[in-house]
Amino acid sequence: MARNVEFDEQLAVSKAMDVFWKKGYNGASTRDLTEAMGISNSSLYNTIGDKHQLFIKAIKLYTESRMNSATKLLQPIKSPLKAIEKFVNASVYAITNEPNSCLAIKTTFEVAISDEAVQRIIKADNDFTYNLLINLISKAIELKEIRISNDAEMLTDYIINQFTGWHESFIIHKDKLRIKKMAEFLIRQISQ
Amino acid sequence: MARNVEFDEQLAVSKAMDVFWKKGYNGASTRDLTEAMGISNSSLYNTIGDKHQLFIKAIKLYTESRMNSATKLLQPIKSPLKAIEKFVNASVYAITNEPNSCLAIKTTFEVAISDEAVQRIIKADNDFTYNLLINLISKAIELKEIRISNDAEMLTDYIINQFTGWHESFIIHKDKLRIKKMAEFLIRQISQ
DNA sequence: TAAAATCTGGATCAATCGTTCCTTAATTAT
DNA sequence: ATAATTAAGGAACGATTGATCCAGATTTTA
Repeated sequence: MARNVEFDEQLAVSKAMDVFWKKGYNGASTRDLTEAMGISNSSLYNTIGDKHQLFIKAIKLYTESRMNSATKLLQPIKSPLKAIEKFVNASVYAITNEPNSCLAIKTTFEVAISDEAVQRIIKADNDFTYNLLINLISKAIELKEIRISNDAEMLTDYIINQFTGWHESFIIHKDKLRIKKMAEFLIRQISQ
Repeated sequence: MARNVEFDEQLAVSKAMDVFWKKGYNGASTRDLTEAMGISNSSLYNTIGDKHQLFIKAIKLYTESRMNSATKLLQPIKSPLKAIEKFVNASVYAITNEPNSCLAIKTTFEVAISDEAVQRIIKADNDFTYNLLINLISKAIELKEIRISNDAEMLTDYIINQFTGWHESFIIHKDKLRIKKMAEFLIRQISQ
């Protein structure tokens, strides 16, 4: 009984995600966004909503696709410790090859501090990684692959929160080797 | 032969710093800034310059006062390892008590990626802390207070880059204990 | 094929943005 | 005291912001 939406919403949100990733939330204008998405203002407001709702969809897309990648990456690995190593090394690769750093981290520091809805999405992403990792670490402790500490919760926090600083270091120094050395040291520590 | 500047520039920049700290660079308008600074547009543009120049002065003030604090804090401590511990614990205190997180980190992720002048200031701040810490770590290695690694450069990077993730964790979870546990673990590791 | 529904492009909105300008106030050298 | 100079206050600038609206295009149902 009516006309259909012409554009692919998933694709359009993904284009918007790229703009937010590069320019930040406040740095991206609705004109930047609709131009990259290849749609008009009315299509944006009819189908997706306002700038904030678009941002929510963009960071959900970002975090959800990261969760899928992480799950797929670690699925086939038998040894929990090897899986943790793989996760750390995949993070190093992302940190040292992504030209615009990490959208989730940028969003945490620019938006999440003063925006509860955004903070919930960031927290959900963080909790997912936390659960993924604590599962591996608990098993590794059981199997005595990890002996450095029995406190799986602390160890999970400790490992997860390395990556943000490595991102910062790479932004400032653009030196892959520095990141790789820190990662090697971390792995050596938890493997000892 | 002329009228003098009435306002205290240092104080005004410090008020602007608070606004940038809370709202970010793009989130702070010149009206927000001049209102907080208690001056008019013309005073801002005559004496300090445009928004970007004000931001430069604000983050310089932030980083320079942090450098002074750190130097004063660690000056009286004899043992290099104890000084490192003090630095870590002071960072934990700041992370868990500062309502608006860290202006330098927020600036790194919001602005420094795409703004060279800002990036240089952030890098200078980072280099200062790096030099402060590598000095302590090198001495601690010499004195065999630190035995976990002889690579002072890597160890300095490794320690410095913990704090950013701890900030992120505190924004997301607002849980002081989690930060304290990670800090205790880090200190235990480098002291072992 | 006509009518109902809704999507699209783009003009347009008021509000706000960073910045400039103009008038007036203050200060100092002569 | 007067002239010269610069600061301050705030109105105002054009540009851009996020958002709305409307005319026309497209689709579906009857």
